[in-house]
Amino acid sequence: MRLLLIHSDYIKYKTKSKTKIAENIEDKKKEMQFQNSLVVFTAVEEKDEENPEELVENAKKEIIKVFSQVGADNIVIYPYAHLSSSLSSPDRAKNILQSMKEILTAEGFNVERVPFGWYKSFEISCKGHPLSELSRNIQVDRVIKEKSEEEPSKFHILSEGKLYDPDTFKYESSDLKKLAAYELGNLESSGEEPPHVKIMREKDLADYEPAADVGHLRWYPKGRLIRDLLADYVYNLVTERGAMPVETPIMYDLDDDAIRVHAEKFGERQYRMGTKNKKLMLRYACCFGAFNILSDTFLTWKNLPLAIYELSTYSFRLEKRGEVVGLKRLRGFTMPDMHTVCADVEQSLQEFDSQIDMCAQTGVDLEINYEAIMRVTADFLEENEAWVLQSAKKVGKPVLLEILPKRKHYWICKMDFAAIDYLGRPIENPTIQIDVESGERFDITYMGPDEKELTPIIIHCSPTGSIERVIGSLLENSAIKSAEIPPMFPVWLSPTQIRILPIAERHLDYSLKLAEEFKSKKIRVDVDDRQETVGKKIRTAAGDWVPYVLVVGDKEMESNQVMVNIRKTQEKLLMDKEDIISRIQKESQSMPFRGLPLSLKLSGRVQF
RNA sequence: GCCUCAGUGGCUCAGCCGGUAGAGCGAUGCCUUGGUAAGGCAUAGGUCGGGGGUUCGAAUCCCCCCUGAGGCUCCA
Repeated sequence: MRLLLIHSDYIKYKTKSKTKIAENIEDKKKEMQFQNSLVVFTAVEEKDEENPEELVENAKKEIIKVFSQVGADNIVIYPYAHLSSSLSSPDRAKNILQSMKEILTAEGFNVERVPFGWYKSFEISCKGHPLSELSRNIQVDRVIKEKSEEEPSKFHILSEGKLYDPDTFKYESSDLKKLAAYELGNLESSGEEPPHVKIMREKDLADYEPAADVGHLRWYPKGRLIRDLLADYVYNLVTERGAMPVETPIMYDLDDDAIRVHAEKFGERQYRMGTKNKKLMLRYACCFGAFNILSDTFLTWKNLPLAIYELSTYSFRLEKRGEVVGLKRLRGFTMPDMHTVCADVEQSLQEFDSQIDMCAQTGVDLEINYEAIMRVTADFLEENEAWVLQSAKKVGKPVLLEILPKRKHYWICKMDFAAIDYLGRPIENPTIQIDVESGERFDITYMGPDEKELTPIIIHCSPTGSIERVIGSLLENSAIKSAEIPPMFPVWLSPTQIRILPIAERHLDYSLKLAEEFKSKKIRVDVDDRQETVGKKIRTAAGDWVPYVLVVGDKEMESNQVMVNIRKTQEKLLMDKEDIISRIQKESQSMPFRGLPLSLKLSGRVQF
């Protein structure tokens, strides 16, 4: 907020005509005059909207300070937009100016507020003494959360329906032990860079985009392919369970009350933007669009549970700069987000159970080990203890249980699944949350069996977590396992599934024919037609993590068999073409397929 | 955002108590037509992250900024 304070002998003003944003005023306010007044020309700025109460309080103190120094009789608050180039919305400005008047009046001052939104003529006589002209920039000090006042959560390990102390529990899974150590703040850090950052660049998957903001990536064809396959995978997974795909905008109007309240809970981490007349935020999840669809849809109890799904390409979070790293924490990311409307808590618990199964399945399909944390409020646990114990069992191994003494957020129960990275730190992937606030806030209702309007419970679920984190986890996994087995993607995600290496130029035509055959069987295949030695080509294929490498020479051209290097097992086998096709088909069974978005011949490729 | 460290050809790095840049990989060309993790020779490619300063002279010393990494803090 910008203030220009003038100690005046008199000020008089006269309203001329209304602007679009003019407030309605009584006739006597159309023309007024004040003697010996401190005139406070005021511009309310955009950033002032974040914490208006404290702002008004700070402005009050400053005005009183000047007022008492100059010895005026009146305070005149005069809206004056020209003091700032980034103004708040007119509505909010009016409210803030009115609050200033009220709070100063309550302190016993004579305060007048000049009408807002009118073209006015005014005449002022400045006293001209040293303190008669002052400007002030009123700011709100960042509110520091009194963390110590909050009662801390309690952590347990929940195994076979019994609670154990995480410090003394005998862990079978070292990953769970690491997760517990991290959550309890006992993890000592090694100070290294997570290996996936280097790998994502080396493998031409993705890189930082220097011309964007920090934490926004460019994706190269291989990375894009993996993203698309993962997107297809989640799409199939949720639509098979009955979720309906939708797509919603990436930006929302902050003048919408529900949006603003929901957004304010997220605090500093939003991207804000605007047009001439609107202040907008970029979405940090699909909630806004999903809730507005659900709010505008007529639902009855027979429809429930009902799920809509969106892949948010992109969601935006203004994460702190020092925290943005690789694929693990980004400012622009892709999140599969499903919202399920449930009639009541009971139905939400049934649905939650089935979503646990779905999330656990993604760990199997993606070949990532997840460890689970169940987080509940104390009240929720008390009312649903049997359910909590039974649901935790569905994970199939011990889980970490956090009990929050009070509900802090919109959820009463959530389950997070985390992969553990090379450095032993969790990457939070799938999540399920029971939301008891948003139904009401976004005016989502359904008609109950007795024709009464009811407010549902909503479950948020991301079956895999962000696509970028999934890829990050896969790369971390490969780094962890690389001591024992050669690093690679699951076959269905491998950009190249089969690479054919012709030994000499005379084997090229046959190799290309072979490639066409594989291609027609929905296998991603390429041919290393470069003028290099077999040794060199083998090395390149290994660097590209190709799961099956076929060497084609004179012998192969005379038979139906090919010499296959199998990356996973390090075997070198003579196989029939049909066998290798069925082997890959079996490994990729029921997983999505997309063709190779790169030239078939390696000689035609570019390096990114 | 704060603290610490770093930024040199497309990539990985050397040079850094000042004397105006060097290697390997990759790329390109030629030779080699090869049977399982780098065949040989040659060539091109850098205003040393950006700006300012000190100096006869700065990749090298000083200041500011940008970018990256780690830590702190945070993750509804």
